[in-house]
Amino acid sequence: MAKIQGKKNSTKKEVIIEKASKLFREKGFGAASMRDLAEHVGVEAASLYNHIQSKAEILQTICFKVANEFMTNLEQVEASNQSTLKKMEAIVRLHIRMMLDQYEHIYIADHEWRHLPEPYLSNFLNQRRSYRKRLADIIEDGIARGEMKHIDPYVAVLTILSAVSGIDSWQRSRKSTSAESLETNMVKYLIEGLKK
Amino acid sequence: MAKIQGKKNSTKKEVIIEKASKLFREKGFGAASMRDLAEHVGVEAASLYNHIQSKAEILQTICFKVANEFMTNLEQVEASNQSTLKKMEAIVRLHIRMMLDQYEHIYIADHEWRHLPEPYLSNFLNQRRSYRKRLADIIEDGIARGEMKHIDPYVAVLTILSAVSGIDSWQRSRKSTSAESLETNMVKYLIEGLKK
DNA sequence: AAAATTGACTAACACTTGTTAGTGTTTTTT
DNA sequence: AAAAAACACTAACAAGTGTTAGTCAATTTT
Repeated sequence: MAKIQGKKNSTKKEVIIEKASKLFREKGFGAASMRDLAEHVGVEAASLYNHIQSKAEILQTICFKVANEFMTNLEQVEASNQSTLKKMEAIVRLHIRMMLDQYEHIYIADHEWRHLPEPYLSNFLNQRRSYRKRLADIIEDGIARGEMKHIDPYVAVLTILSAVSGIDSWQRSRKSTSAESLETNMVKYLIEGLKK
Repeated sequence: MAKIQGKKNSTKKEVIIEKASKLFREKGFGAASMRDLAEHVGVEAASLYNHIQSKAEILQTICFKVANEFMTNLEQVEASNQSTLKKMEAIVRLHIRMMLDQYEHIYIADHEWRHLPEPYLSNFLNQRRSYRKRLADIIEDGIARGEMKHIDPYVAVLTILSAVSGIDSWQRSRKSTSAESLETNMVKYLIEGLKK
């Protein structure tokens, strides 16, 4: 069997996905070509197919990896014994951190999921809907307990998720704002805004 | 000279841009083809070039139309004699409304600007940076006057713009939330969160 | 009515797309 | 050392890309 290649402990498949992430983000899934990708990997286009099955498979891998990561975390938070405000804070912090240190993947899951082929597309959207619903439930719970101000839970979730997923567009122009400062300020704004 | 065609008082060029907006949003600029567009317009692909100069020109038209609209509004707000909080509220409301009733265009200006050819790309990004800077200045002013809580103005701007620009992804799954309710709740969250 | 312009059409261009087949070399397993 | 698996290569495919050229009918301007 073939083993590990490329730098570090990464399979060639992992290298491909890593390079593809960058490319998909820069050019968009549709505009990024396999020959383009191959060049960045340092191989001919046809050789990619010794490691992957299709261009779409790369997208699937990225999107569901991200989705699963968020889902797993949500389950942990739901099972924990914190106040609803602390729960939301934990979620917001995770989103910000993931956005900062692996925003290539997250950007793609956020913006390029349209190009997923069925049935993956439906599957992905279901997971997404479910995730949002469960976040809204947490906020609804928080309102019922009197911890949060009276606000439409869905609107709050939309606001939070959108705000966080927009970090990337900021990144480049504001490297001066440190990651810590960004997280602190964003949490302050988004969580304080929920408090009663 | 040729006149008005299509329904309403719209030039065929306007019809093309309208159809293209929808297509670009659904499939992405790269994945939407001119033959695809032509079919939606009800014409052969080559005939499109009697009205436009290139595929990229359509994107330019859309992006700069949106950018100018926001810029114009910002100038009016800046020139007005309102408190900084009211200024921000006016801006947020405009963003939400534009998002709700012409989100095809705004979505494209938000997500497909990467495909603009130079020098339009640089031009667009400059306008964008300038817009954000001026919003941050308003908030900075608000903090200095003691109207707003102490928060990094850039982070606040990022949060607000990202939150608002994410409305579209919500639209389809939550038509039940009326436009008014959405606006009310979002303003409540985003503006109250700024207050001291 | 004549002239000019508009705007649709067909055909074609040069090129890029994702992907498969087949071959040969290197590396791993037996 | 022999057998097997992994993997990079070249060549090619069918289909799709944006766009141009050239033609002709309809409409508008003179």
